[in-house]
Amino acid sequence: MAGDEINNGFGECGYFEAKKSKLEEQFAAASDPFRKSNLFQGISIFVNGLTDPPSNELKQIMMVHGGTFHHYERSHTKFIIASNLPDVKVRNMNTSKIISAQYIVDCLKNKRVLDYKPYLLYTNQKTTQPRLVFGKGKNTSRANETVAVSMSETAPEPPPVENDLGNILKVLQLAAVAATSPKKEAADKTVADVSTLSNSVRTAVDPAFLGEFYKNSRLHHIATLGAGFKQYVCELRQAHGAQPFPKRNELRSVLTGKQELNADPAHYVMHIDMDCFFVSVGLRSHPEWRGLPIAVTHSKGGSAATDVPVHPQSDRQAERALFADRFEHQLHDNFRADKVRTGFEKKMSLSEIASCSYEARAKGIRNGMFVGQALKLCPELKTIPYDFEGYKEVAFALYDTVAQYTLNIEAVSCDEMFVELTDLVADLQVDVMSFVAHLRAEVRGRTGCPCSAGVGSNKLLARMATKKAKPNGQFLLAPGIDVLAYMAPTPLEELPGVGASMRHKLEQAGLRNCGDVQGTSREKLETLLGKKLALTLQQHSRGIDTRALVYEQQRKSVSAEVNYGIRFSNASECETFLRQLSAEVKTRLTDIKRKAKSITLKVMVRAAEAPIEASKFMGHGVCDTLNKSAMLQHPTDDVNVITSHVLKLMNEFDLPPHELRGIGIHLSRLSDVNEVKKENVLLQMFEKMSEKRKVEPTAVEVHEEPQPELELEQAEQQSQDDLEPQQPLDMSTTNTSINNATIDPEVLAQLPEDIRQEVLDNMDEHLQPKRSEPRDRKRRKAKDAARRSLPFPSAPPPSVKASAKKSSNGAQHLRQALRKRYRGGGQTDEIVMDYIDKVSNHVHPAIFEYISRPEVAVPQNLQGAAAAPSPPPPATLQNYLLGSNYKTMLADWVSNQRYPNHTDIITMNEKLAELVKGRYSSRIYDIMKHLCRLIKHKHEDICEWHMAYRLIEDTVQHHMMEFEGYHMMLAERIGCVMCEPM
DNA sequence: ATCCTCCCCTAC
DNA sequence: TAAGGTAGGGGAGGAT
Repeated sequence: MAGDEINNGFGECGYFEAKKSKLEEQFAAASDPFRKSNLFQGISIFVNGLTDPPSNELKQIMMVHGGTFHHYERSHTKFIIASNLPDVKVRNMNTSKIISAQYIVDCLKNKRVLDYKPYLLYTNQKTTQPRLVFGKGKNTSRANETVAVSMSETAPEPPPVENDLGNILKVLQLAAVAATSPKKEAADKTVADVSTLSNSVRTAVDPAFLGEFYKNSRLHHIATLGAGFKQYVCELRQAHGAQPFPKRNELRSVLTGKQELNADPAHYVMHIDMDCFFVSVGLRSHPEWRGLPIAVTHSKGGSAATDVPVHPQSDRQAERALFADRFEHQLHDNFRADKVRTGFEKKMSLSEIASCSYEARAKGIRNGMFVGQALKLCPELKTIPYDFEGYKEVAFALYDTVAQYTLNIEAVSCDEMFVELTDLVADLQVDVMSFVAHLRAEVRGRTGCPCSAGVGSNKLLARMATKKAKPNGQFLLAPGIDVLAYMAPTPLEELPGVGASMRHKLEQAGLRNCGDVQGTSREKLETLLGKKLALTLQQHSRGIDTRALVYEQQRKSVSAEVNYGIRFSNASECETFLRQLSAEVKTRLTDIKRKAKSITLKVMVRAAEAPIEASKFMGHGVCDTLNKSAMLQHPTDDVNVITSHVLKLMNEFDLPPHELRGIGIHLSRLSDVNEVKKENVLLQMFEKMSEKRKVEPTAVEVHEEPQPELELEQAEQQSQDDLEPQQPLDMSTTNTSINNATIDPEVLAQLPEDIRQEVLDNMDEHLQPKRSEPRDRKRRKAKDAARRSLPFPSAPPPSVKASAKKSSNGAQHLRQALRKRYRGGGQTDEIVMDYIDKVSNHVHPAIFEYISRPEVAVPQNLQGAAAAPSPPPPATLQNYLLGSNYKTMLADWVSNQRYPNHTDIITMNEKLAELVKGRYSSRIYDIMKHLCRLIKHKHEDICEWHMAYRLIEDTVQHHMMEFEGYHMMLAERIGCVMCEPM
């Protein structure tokens, strides 16, 4: 939908904002039929808890008026809308943007963005300046400081500041949670509410958990920043085109003196990497701490880290033994085995160190170590908090600095890249390392952070050189050296791609360093590692690396995973979270404008031997990991499709919800949104129906009536191939059939009773030519009622009749011709026949002519193998709108699309216009009535649909007026208080 | 042979 | 307390 922002972790950065020019935005707004204003442009909200108006209405307001609605709180979320929050929760939040929902309402009322300050829910702010707090020293307890609220919109929001009272409350809460351990299934609302409240944002049960988690997860930030910079390089390259780099000239004059004409045509690849990135960024504002052992971690260190609360159901000794065994004997990971052995003593902090200074490394501290263990190695270790905004800022500075000179950059991560220097050096006629020195100085100047760079003739050697260069240095692996000899003593684990597992395998075979591998036959390596890995290892051990730099990287998969804080007490909590996570991956998928064909659900389950509760607070403990995937027949980016598959996969695992410790959703086999040929879901659906009929031309599946609540169970009974909720309008894949087409039971279940009945009736009509009496009566009654409310008889008005009569000979002729064609092709098609019959009775000359063109009247795929490839005929839809099961199709369309597809609306308009011209007034009436009811009863109230309906209605009325000279009196109105025109 | 699918491994 | 994510490469083994 328009209004969604680019979300690659770069939401606030000026680059993308600037890139999306005003013009573009205006265009987007103008082309969006639902957009009413740009009132809330640039404003994003997250709704926490119950509000008035409720969350979904606020969402609609935001979307319709150009704002952004965040499904969870992100760092750049402008406002949090809430009514009131549990006190404890508030203490852990930055309250300077928590406002009442009335703000949105009032802005709308006044048609302008108002000052939000009067709407702040919490005015008694505590300090929100992290550096200030940080500067005061580590463990000083702070009472609630009342400081003027920082209204700076640009200032990044700091991590919340803890205070003693907050901690006490939290401990009390934890005890309360432990005391009320989930015994009975908490299906009823009160219990669920209680658990939500008492868990605060601790577990995934809390609606705000996902946001809170992602806000604080270092690994999430590392990953998304990395992906973001890969994208950034792409964008820079595309924006830059073939322009020159003016900065090079500047450099020319600075560096001319150092020019050393290099005769050899060496190939130069630079690898540049920030030194202990997170620490360096953290130290920008505290240069006086340079030289001290520093670690970046969530834990506050000191005594706070050696006396952490212990969950009554955890057992550190047992868990340590289990972990140690797994790491040592299964994964052969000495570092991690050692980490749990020495870092798991009771009461030591199990918070991990994201980054540590070289002074800390000198004491044996490593990234990834537990704080407790690190403190044992170095009691004076100073811990500093994360500064995710700072990392982004510095990373941009790094990339922008390099990008001044060349865009032949392969982004590796937010703080690391490969740069092709060959051309640059040739252009500048400077010594490579002089350029590197200059660049590093500039990076240091702009970021305040040191970096190291290595240069070699390929990526591998550049990386090796960087290792030599660190910290804060540079190194050239001279092109002339004996690479073989140089590599020989290098331990194998220093090669990229060699980790714990491979190191172990090679060690078992007596191979420890590159020299060992150099002298090993390829055959031996292949039996050990497989073909490709053997080749790479052998080449790498010889300093050979054939990988080219990749400047524009295409994403191949998208995922969202949470293995922290997963504690469900019942299936519905689990389902709620799965829905949230599905929405999250969907967002990530659409952000990169792609669709996925494969969905994988990954779960971590508590290992049978593991203690009930993990030692690490909200950690996953010792777990088994399971994967299950579903292959879709067509790429999708529909959240409902993703969700239903995810729920189904989870159901198939059949795991007790309270044993889950981690959940991940992976989408792969991506394709470009634009590559997915038919955006038009309606047309696509009709096409598929035809395909299906082609496959099973005569089979009529008879099914029992589906029960409404069968969502997963019924889906489960189907084979993978048959189930296809991602293509909701594809009736071929579902198990309730209408003729040869079928309807998704899920869709059916979602329908309101009366409409479902109608759909079923409609089906019966086809399944049993001799219809069951009661249903038929009911149906007729409805029809009669509709007729009575019509401003004119539902039979074609005289004029239509006249024209039909006039052309009746022609119609007869056409009907025969068409029948012949179908019979000739050896296929009978009930729906098409039905259509032919109907059409020939009512046909208007214009339509008549239209459908007389054979390639239009007869869908290609029904014409047999000889059919020429061409786009689906425009009349296909009309055929079906006139067909007898149009209701099913409308139902599928409305039920399965969260938001109406733009092109579908246009198609509807076009086809309805044709019906107007064909004077199918009664059918138009029925279509409009049915569509309106479907939209009104749509399981979730979505104003986009309301507006879509009005748009369609307006168009129909416009054509009615033009063609017939009057408006049609329609039976139903949307009547939505939110979006109804004044 | 070549592909696909389900993992495992690695890196940041 | 603590925030244990995410993407890509490739091997094993089976299907085509």
